[in-house]
Amino acid sequence: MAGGSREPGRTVTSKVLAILEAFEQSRGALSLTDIAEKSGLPLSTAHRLVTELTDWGLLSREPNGRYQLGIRLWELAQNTGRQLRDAARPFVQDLFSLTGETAHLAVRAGHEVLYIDRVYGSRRVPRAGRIGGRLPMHATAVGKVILAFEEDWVRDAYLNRQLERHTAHTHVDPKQLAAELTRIREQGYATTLEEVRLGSCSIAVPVFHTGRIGASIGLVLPTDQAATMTRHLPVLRGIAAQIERATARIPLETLLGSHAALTD
Amino acid sequence: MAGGSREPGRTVTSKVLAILEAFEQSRGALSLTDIAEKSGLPLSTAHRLVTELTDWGLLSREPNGRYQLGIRLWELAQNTGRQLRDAARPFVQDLFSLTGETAHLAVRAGHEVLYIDRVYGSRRVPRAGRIGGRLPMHATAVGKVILAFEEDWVRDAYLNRQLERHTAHTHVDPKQLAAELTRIREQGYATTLEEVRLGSCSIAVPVFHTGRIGASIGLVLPTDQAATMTRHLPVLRGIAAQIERATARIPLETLLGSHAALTD
DNA sequence: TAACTCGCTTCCGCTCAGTGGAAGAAGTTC
DNA sequence: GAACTTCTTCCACTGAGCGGAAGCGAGTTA
Repeated sequence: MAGGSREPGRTVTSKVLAILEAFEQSRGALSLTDIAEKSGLPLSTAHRLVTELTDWGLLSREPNGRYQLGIRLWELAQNTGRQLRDAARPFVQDLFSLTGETAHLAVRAGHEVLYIDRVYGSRRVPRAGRIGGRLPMHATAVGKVILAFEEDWVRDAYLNRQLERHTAHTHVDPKQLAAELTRIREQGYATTLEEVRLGSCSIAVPVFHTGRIGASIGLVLPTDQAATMTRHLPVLRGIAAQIERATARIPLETLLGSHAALTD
Repeated sequence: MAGGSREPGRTVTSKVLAILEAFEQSRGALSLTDIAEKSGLPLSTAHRLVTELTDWGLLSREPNGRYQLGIRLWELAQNTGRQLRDAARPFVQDLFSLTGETAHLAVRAGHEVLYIDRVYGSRRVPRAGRIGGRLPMHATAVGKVILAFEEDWVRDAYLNRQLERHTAHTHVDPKQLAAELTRIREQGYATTLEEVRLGSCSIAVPVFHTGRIGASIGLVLPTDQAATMTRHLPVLRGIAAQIERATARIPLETLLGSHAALTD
C-alpha cells in the first residue's frame, strides 16, 4: 500500500502480511514485481521475503516463475473456527438437497457478511458470494438478517455509514433500511431482489446461539422465483433449528474464533 | 520445537509461522504461555508477535485471554488453490447425493494425501480424514490410487520409506504394496478395508489431467458394506470424468498451486 | 491481610537480521 | 546484438527485533 520508499516502523510481520494480501486483489498467480508493487515493498525486500515464504510452503512457485498462495497456508487455516463450519456443514448440505438451490452459511465480520460455507449443484450457479468472500450487509439477505437481530449499537453504527449501492435495486436509504430491518425482525426472515446483482434474489433466516444472533443461512435463486421463494421458509427454519441444536454446546466465542478482532 | 534459548539466524518469518503452527498440535484455544512453549520462543518475543498477529486479525483473542487462529487467516487462505476445489465441489457434492456416502476429494502433498474437500450427510459420519487433514498414502484408497498412477520415481521413493501401521489391517510390506499398486493401476480403482481405523472401508478412483494423475475421489463406508462397495464404481467413474472435463482447461500447475513446494 | 504463585505485560539497551540501492544475470523483444 | 524487462545476488548500514528482568494483577494459601 504505502509507497516503495523506506518507511521505518514497519514490522517484518506487516510486510509478510502485505505480501499475502497482494493475492486478494487479483486472481491468479503474481510475478515478483507484481507482489512488490501491490505490497508496497522494494523489489529486493519482496524477493527475500517471498523466497522465504516459498521455502515454508506459504507461497508456491509455478514453473513459469510466478507465485501463488501455497497449500500450506490453506492447511494452517483449516484449523480456524472449524467449530461452526464443521458442525453446520451437513445441515447446509441438507438445505441444498431439500431445496435444490444454492445454500449459504454466513456470519458477521466487522461491517460485512463473511461467507463461511456454500453448497450448490453442478447445474446452474447463480453467481453469488463465494466461500471466504465478503459482501455488504445491507445488500444480502443473510446480511440483513444478521443486522436485524444484532444488538442495537451494531445496527445503529451500520446505518450511520455510507451505504454502498450495487444495483439500482439496492436499498441505500438509512431510514427505509431501518424500517425494513424492523419488519425482518418481526417476520423472522429477510429477502433481497436483485440488490447485489441482476438476475438473482435471496432469502435468509437467523441462526441463534444463547439468545444472540450467531449466524445466518440463506438461499440464492434466479429472479424468476422471487415471487415464490417464501415456500422455502419451513425448510430454512427447520435447518436453522438443527444448526442451533448442533452448536448449542459450543461456547459462542469459540464458534468462529471471536470475530471481535474484525469488529473494529 | 527448538529450545527457548537465543538461536541467532532465526528469521522473524519463521517465528511467525511457528506461532501459527502451534495451533496445529492441539485443538482449541491456547494461552500465551502455551504458544511460547510450542513454538519454542521466549515468552516476551511470543508476546510481541502474538499481539501484532492479533492486531492484524491472524489471531483472535477470546474473552478469557486465550488465543485462536483468526478468521482473517482463513479468509486469506481461501484464495489458495481455489481452482480445483471450486471446479470439483459440485461434483463431489453429486457424488455424495448419488451414493449417500461420505465423499472425498484428495491430492498428493509430499508423501501424504491431502483432503481438499469432503461432503457428508447429517446422519452417520464414519470418522475419516477431515478437510485440510493428511493421511499416509498407503492406508487410504484415495492415496493408493494416487500412488498407483503417479510417476515411477514417486512410487519408488514412497515404497522405500518406512510404512506406518495404523491398524492390524494396514498393508505395510513394500513388496505386497507394490503388487497391490500394480493391480490398482490395472483395474482402475483402489479399496481399503479398516486400514486407517476399524469400522470403515473405502474405495477410490483417479482423476486425471493432461494424462497425469491430478487428484482422486473416493467414498468412505462402514465396514459392513465392504463386500458390495464396488457397486459405486460406475458413479465414481462418471463423476471423475466430469471433474476431468471441468478442469481440462485449467493448467495443471494452477489447479492447486504447484504442490511441488511440498514434494520434498 | 500479608505472603506466595502464576500468567501476562511492559521496559530498555544491545545487536544482528533485515534492509534496499545498485550491479549483475537471465531471458525476451525488436 | 542492442535495448528491453524481470529476477537474483551483493553488501555495508542501522533500527526492528530481541529477550532478561522487573512490574502487575488476579487468584490462592497461610
